[in-house]
Amino acid sequence: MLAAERREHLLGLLARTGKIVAKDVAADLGISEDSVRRDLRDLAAEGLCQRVYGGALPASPAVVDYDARQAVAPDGKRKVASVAAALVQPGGSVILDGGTTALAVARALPKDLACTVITHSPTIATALTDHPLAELFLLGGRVFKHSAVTCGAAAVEAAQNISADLCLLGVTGVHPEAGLTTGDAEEAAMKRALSARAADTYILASGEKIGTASPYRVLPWEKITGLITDAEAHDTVVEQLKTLGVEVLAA
Amino acid sequence: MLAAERREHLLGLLARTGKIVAKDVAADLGISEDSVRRDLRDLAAEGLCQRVYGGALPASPAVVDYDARQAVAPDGKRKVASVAAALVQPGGSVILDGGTTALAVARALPKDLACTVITHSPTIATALTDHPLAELFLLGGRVFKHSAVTCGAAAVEAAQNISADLCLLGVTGVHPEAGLTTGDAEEAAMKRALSARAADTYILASGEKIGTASPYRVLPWEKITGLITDAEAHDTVVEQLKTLGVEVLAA
DNA sequence: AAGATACATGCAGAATCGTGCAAGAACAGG
DNA sequence: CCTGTTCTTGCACGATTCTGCATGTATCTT
Repeated sequence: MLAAERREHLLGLLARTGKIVAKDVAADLGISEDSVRRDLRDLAAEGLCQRVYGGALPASPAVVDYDARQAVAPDGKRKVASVAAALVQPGGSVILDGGTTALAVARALPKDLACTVITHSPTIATALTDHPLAELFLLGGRVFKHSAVTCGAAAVEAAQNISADLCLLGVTGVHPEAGLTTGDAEEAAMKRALSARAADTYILASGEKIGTASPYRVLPWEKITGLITDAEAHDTVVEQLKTLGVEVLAA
Repeated sequence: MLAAERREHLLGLLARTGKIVAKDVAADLGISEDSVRRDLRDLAAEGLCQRVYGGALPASPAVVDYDARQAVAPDGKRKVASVAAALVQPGGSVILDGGTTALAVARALPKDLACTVITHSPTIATALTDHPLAELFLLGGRVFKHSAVTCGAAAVEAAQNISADLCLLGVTGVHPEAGLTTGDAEEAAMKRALSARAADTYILASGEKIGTASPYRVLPWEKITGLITDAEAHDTVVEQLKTLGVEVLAA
């Protein structure tokens, strides 16, 4: 029994039965109560459940399965996503790029936040379908399968007809000299088109992207408003970026 | 044991059992744990699984069980879908509507069929992302959440720029007098726009839709090429439709 | 108030991880 | 056919993480 698996099990149990009794679970799974308690403590710290004497209860009946899904994103991406989601103002509009980090942002949007989300990713559109308040606009075009977003002339043209307060872009490389880069020329062009339609552009860059570069440049540093990353604030690359005048939001 | 083969094995195991324990796999395959760990690290970097202490879990449990649920599409829908998928010619183009039956069609498209699929459903676009040969075009617009498709002026306009050999439409009601109907006016308009862009239009109608009607009319009988259904060939309603000149393909 | 139960914390042993390294296989070029 | 290069694989080692137990404390029950 993997530790992570155990946590999933606990969340599942919580969602299904609405409560967890530490003693019973320990007996069922054949592990010590200490482990169960430790897990519950961790989950409670992440806001995924409410710790009570003897076990745990759902954090808030409505948000459990939403948060449970969010728990599947790697920690770094989740942190970045949660900071990014906080940039979206009530009633505001956001252009959301494709990719796993952007998907995490979509999932991190509070259920009580009324906003407009514009995206070229069918995956993100699907994920936001069950958001109660978000207005959704999908940019059509030819679907690039390897990244599951629409690109190309039609998509860029579609982007010309919209505008937004904020644009959240994913990239595959963040490098002081190379700038913001990605692995496909079409995608890079699409990202530029999206960025151009928003007042502010922030880059979503989980730690592993920092200091790396890919073949195609998306944007130079001057064109973006800031960078959201979970990399150490004193990482050498991050320091370099700051001296370039890039606003770095730590996740 | 080839490296690629090993990776396949890991993914298969993950899909079947829902988890991977590095130690066990290493023992089973007679290779070092290091190799397994390396593979898992790579797979995780590609987003194909989630690395956890001791092994790995599916990338997104939520997606997995979503797919599992979809896989168990009711028998009727699957039959209808398979007949519909057979109408798509190699090298041809098809406009695919949204809805669960259309999704089943997408899944039923042979992996070795090269064709162009045009859709206004992000769900279907996502489902076809892993189809090796299908060219995919997504019609953008405002996303109607309750049915997860794009509708409205922008979507209709986007539809004007495409055309196809075949259009496969889902509806909620198939009635001899009321015609083909659905529950939303915007959706009905969108379906009309799609149908107008294809040489032939077939209706996907699993048995339970036959003989029922919804508020908004999509198309009159004259405008469609045929109806695909799993209802009994001698069903009274089906007989009536035939006398109206509707071509009925039995699934 | 007293006993029982659950809890947090510290600790030690065990399991797992990442990294560097070297041996071997696969491969390209001469 | 030989040689240098690259890639893969398994091993060693230090670092990290996990787990169960012991201990003292907090909370519940009667």
